[in-house]
Amino acid sequence: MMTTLSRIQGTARTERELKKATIADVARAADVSIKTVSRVVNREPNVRDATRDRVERAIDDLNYRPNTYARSLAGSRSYLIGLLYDNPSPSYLVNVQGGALNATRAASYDLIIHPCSYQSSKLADDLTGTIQHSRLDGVVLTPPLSDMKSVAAVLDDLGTPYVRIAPAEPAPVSDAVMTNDREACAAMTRYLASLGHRRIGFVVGHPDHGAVGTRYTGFQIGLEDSGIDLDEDLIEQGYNSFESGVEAGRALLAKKKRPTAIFASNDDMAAGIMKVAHELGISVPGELSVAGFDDVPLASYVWPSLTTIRQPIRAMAERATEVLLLRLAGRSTDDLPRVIESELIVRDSTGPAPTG
Amino acid sequence: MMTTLSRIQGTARTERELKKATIADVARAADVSIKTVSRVVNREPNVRDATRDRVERAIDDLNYRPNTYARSLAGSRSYLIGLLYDNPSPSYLVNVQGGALNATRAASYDLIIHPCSYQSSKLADDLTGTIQHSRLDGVVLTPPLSDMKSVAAVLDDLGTPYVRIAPAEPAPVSDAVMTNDREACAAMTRYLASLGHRRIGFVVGHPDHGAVGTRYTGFQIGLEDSGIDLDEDLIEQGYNSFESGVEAGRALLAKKKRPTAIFASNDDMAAGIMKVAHELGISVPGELSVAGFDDVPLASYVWPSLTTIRQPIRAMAERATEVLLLRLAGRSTDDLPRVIESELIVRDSTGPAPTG
DNA sequence: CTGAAAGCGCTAACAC
DNA sequence: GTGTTAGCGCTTTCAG
Repeated sequence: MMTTLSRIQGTARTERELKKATIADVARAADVSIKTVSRVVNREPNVRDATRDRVERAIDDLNYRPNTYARSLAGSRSYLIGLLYDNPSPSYLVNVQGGALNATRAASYDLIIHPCSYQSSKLADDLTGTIQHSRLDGVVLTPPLSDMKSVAAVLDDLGTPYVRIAPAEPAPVSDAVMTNDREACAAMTRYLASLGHRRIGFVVGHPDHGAVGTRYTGFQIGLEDSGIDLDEDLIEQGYNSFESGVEAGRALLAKKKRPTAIFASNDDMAAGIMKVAHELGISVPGELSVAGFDDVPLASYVWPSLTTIRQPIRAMAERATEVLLLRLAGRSTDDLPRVIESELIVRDSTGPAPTG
Repeated sequence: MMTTLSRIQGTARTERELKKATIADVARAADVSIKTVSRVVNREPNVRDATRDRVERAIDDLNYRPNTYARSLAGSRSYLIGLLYDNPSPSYLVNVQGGALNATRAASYDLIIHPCSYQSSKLADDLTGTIQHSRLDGVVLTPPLSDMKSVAAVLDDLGTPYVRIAPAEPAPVSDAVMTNDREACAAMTRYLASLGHRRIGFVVGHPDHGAVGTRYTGFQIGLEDSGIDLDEDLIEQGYNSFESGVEAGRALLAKKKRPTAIFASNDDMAAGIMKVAHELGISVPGELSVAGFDDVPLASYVWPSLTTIRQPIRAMAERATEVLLLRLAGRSTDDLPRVIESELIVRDSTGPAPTG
């Protein structure tokens, strides 16, 4: 029945639109000049209310939609925002895209997604090419791109406005939206300590992902808050991947005096550690507590489900894109907070430290 | 040093391009008319080789890039392909996007991603609006959209060419790219039977995802091939989500005579079943073998790692987009195969049927 | 094989 | 407040 309905609607619409309405058609129908229509469409001031109403009615009647290409050609804008990323985590990506799309849709902008390789020697050319080809009005940068000076340099040279998501440190020149990783990690660490854990292992994230350094710092603060000395022997370098979590887990769990809890800088690595624990017959959380960061879907799917920190990626991406759009429109962005808080999620992978 | 390099390049380029080269600049430099430049750019015939060379050199020298908007305005095309989806699986999405992007990039097209709600009553208007707003030249449909007659109707009315990924059945009118789900599922079923399993449970996928029906059919064929009667008591309806897998798992594992193996129509549901097994203290694969479909990253991350079927989503999406692009260019697509095969991946979640 | 001219639909100055 | 007039950079006729 839906089929029938939409077919009928579709047909009716097609007849009216076969020749799509242009600004001239609207002007004629409303008995004004095209410039006035343009003013109404672009929400410019200096149009009498009565006139505006008349134009809007004509727009509705004719189902008029401004032609983006004519607009881009005549004006300076393309109504296109680029989302640049090199992030292998599907759920991260989907959330970033979702947030960015929320913002672009609201502003009638389109989003161009551009995966790229941050280690490529041709990155600069790649970005330049994309931005020029698609005439992007602005771009949103995600980690690790948001930490790269070379990327910022390209954008600055091109004069392309950009906003960064979760850079290691707030930029002096450009805008950035972040979360409170440090505090959240300190809180997680204190939570583990409150369960009686003293030997807490930590898996550092990928060194190229700046915000990750912040997480390690947060861990250190949490230890200090809990009166625990940092034991460097319990720190492993990871690379954000599940596999690197497996490796870190093997190293940590092979220690003569192994940790009773391990906090990994992201969920994928935490999942790797849990898998090693299972293989070694170490019960979680009975003998080992495990915690992650991000709250990706995987965190709920593994057994036992993972205690983690929910990072508001989607909201951060939406906010970042809003800020960019507002800046493009020449409007103030001062009342939009740049920090969106992460949240501790306690599930089943953490428990009291084993006694003895 | 990368920073320095790109800054230098960027600066050098900026000076040349501050005023971007237009087709007229190229024409002047090559001492031909703009029409000839246009012919070269668009690979039209009827240009003398010498002339073509001269124009191409001028294009290089000036680093000329056709302005997409002028092109779209003057011509009929937008050089934009839409990717329509309503699929909650991040890894599915990322693969589809990656495949589509491979194809669009190669053809200098841009990709517009458009998540939408297939159950929305305003879906038709949503799609119409998007296609008209962005002037999409064509769209790629993923499940469950690829199975919806109402969606096809909208596109037909709009005259927008489209290609479908993994529809339940090959369309009569439109193109589609598929995999051999049925055969792959039959093979998986035979594999389980070959391990000695006789009581094999099956979790059917979401009824709105047509290809899923095919998977159930494949399971039935596999049973028949192995001389096992279908036991409807061991069939549960799932909805593709992890949670629905948990429910199906609870139902199946609560049976007085529970199955010794369960084959789920996708990995997320299989992971749900494994989690239930863990909670119930049922060892996998010792007492229960579990198999999935898709080979999402999760399949490797759970413990024990999941036996599954690798679906070539990325390749399918790339192929589908290629077909669409070729059709837009008016070229033949006959030599591009429409079926890309799935592959059985045996991991640790399946083993010999328990004896007795 | 190549070129000249006429728009595509809109925005941006300026008029009035 | 509102209208006029040029283009934006390209593709498309249609001539040669």
